[in-house]
Amino acid sequence: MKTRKAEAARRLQEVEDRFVDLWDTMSSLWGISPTMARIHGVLYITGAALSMDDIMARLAISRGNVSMNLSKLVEWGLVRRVHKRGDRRDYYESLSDVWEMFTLVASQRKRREIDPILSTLRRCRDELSADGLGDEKAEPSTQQRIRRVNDLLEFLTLMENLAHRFFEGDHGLKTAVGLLAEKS
Amino acid sequence: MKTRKAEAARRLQEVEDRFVDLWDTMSSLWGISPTMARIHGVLYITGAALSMDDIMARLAISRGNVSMNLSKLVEWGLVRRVHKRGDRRDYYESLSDVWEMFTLVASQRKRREIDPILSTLRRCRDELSADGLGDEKAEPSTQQRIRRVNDLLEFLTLMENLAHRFFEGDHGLKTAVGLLAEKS
DNA sequence: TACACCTTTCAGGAACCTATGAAATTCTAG
DNA sequence: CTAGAATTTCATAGGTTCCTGAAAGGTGTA
Repeated sequence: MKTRKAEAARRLQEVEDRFVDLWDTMSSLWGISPTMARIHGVLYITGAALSMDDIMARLAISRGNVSMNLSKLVEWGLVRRVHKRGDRRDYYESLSDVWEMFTLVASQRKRREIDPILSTLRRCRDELSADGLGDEKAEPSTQQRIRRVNDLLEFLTLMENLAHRFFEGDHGLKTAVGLLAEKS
Repeated sequence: MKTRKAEAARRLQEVEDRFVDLWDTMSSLWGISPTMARIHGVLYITGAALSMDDIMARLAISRGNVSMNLSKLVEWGLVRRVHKRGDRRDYYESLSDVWEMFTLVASQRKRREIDPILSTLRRCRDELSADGLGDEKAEPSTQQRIRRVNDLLEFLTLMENLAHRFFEGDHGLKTAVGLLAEKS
């Protein structure tokens, strides 16, 4: 009986390890660092509040590393600090709702990475237009550049609208996307 | 007159430079390397077929670097090799349709990065379920893990359906997304 | 206040990724 | 077939990011 339980635990751990590796793999997709992802992976899959030492042991990484990455995770809002009565250590637990995690990460990346891109792109367009129009009906090559920048802007603006529904419209997206996906 | 033209050209180049930098910035978002993105940026914004030497000069990067990254761009399908009569050099030009570029990159990333993730995730689920059911009605902790893996799978599957409409449904996505965005 | 226990910070080093430039290869014209 | 031009490959250098472990910083208890 004991051996069967031990065996089960071992296999559970194996699956967990694979899951954490998966999280690691996904990290580049989500734009967070691999170790940060691994830590979050452990917290998500176990569904428990773990201490720094738990995580250090589980992933075999240093204290400093865990500390840094945990604080980043808390900053992102993916992980919460929790306390246990009579224990001075901090414990950490992950959000459980996948949609919430997704929108959190995506909206922050949008703000940090996409919004600045859009504004420089708009500046490009404006300067090109100004130059182009000022200069004897614009050289054909300038016209072409203006067209290309506009195409790109049009595309990104569309994407932005879509993103807006995702991140701002309190889960209106969830249904919208669900409908869209099911209709196929 | 000459100076005005020269002045205009200078300014055009400035805007182009900013555009190329922008492409560079976006590269992490699209999952391609920065230099690859810069090269593609030049090709896209100029809209012309350029030789390797043109690109080397424009971006001040080495021949080998240009060669490697151009061949990757051709592999991705973002850039086409073209020939000019009476010129032994190869010339390269970018796709012009933003949607086409987007779907090209996205569908390839999906195939390379997301599909493998989905299949390992499914393996995780199956193994967890097998273990969980085998073991006297499953420990609560195992049940929780199964639930979490399933939540994630559900989410990703939804996303996959959505992606399917994007990449396989010959531009059906374009209208779908357009509608979705405008409706807001 | 001093101690014990955690957590955070940070300099140094390891690992990883990318660019260079010269050598090797391929290609074309004569 | 050869010469010369164009391209590709690849070992090495250079740069960047990431991790570690030790020291410093907080916080609650005696």
